[in-house]
Amino acid sequence: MTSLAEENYLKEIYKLHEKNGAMVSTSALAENLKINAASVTDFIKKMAVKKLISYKKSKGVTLTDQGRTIALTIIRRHRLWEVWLVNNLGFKWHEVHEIAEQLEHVMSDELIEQLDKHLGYPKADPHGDLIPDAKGRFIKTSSKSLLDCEEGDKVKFTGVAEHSNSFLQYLTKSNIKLGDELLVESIEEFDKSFQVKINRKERRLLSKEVVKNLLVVVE
Amino acid sequence: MTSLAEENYLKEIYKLHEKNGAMVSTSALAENLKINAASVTDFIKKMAVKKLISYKKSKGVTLTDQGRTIALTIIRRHRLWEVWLVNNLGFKWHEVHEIAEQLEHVMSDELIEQLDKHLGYPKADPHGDLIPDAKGRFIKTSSKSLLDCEEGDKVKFTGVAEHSNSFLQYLTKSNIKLGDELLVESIEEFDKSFQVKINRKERRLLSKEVVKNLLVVVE
DNA sequence: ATACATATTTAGGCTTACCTAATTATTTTT
DNA sequence: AAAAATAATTAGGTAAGCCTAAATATGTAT
Repeated sequence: MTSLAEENYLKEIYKLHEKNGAMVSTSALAENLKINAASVTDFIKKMAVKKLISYKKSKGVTLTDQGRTIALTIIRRHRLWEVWLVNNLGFKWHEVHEIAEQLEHVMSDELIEQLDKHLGYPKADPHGDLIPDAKGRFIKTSSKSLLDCEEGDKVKFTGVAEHSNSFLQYLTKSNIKLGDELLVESIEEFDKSFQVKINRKERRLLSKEVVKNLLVVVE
Repeated sequence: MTSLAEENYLKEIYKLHEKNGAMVSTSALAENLKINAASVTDFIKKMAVKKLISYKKSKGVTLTDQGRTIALTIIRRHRLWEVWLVNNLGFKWHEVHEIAEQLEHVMSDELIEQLDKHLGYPKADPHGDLIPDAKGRFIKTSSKSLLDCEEGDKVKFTGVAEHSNSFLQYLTKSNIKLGDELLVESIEEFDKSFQVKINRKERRLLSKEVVKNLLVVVE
């Protein structure tokens, strides 16, 4: 049985590993979980005993197969709930994270499978993040940052690399939504800002900071 | 801020008060929450300090207005989730309690109001228990036990007074559902068993134990 | 290679929510 | 009303998860 705290650690270790690769440091975990580093050291030692992670003293941690499976289960639950909150309850994409953080810890495999079915087996959550299946497998996709595109590229906006409220609300305000077609009209060499045409209609200037966090697939 | 443990105590105190009236004893709470009586004494003292309950040493506890409001909020959440689980996810009425026990602690007023709206503002849960509104108010109804009916009475089955899996599954097996019309054809004086006609079709013999736990309204 | 800065761990504590065993109150039976 | 039974409380403890302060590693710059 994994506790709420363990679930949160596993999820965060998974995320940090995805982002930075290799071992996850005590301080990174502490910062992201908003828990004191000393407490983290303490806790990961116990998790290592339970074989949820493997821990190299002063080096960091990695997930064991068992730990990864649990982490993916939590991520699956979280993303399914987010889909439900947005599609069925009418929440906005920037409003669902905190609620899903709670719902993801509800323990019932049957519930999650029924929810998945009810939602029509969605492949991604409202931010474009992929939803692992019940066995923890992802479908593969080939999205990349819009920043890696060139002038003339025509792509589809499929996800965000930054989940902050302010970024999500900026996109909403700018009327940029998942699924939109983006045509890179020009790139300003000086500041890497992008001039894009959205859905063949509106033209918009996006800063490098914004462009970096838009994930796209080539059409 | 009320903790998960406090929410469970408040809910249980509310339920026991509904059932037995007056003060709720330490032992009743201990038994129903499956917590040692000594721990209960300890905990209710702290809850009394927080003004969630009023506590008379060795006598028992009652809810304060604040405590009752919170208890009703939890009960509201629980019952709304049960409606969702049955109506939208396809669970059976005997399968939803444990899941709702977890979902009821998810903290977001906005979530519950959206859920209520999504469900079409239901008045009762799948067992016929009334759902308090956001302010903790119930609509009034005049249901009574079928045991208090007489031969010739025609009533509607609107709720159960017993929520055990075995009772709920017995009713399912006997094809007796909320909303059914029950006609009391005869009552056996010796054992108070009832011969009833269901929806003007099937005739069935119900033991006193069953009859006692069927809640009905006179049509 | 040494000194400094940063990251990590160790040691000692705290709070919440539980427990058991012993004691004291209350209720029931005789 | 006293004895016996039951219920409630007190006292002392535990585990999970957190904390701060101090000690020790590790990494970086000179």
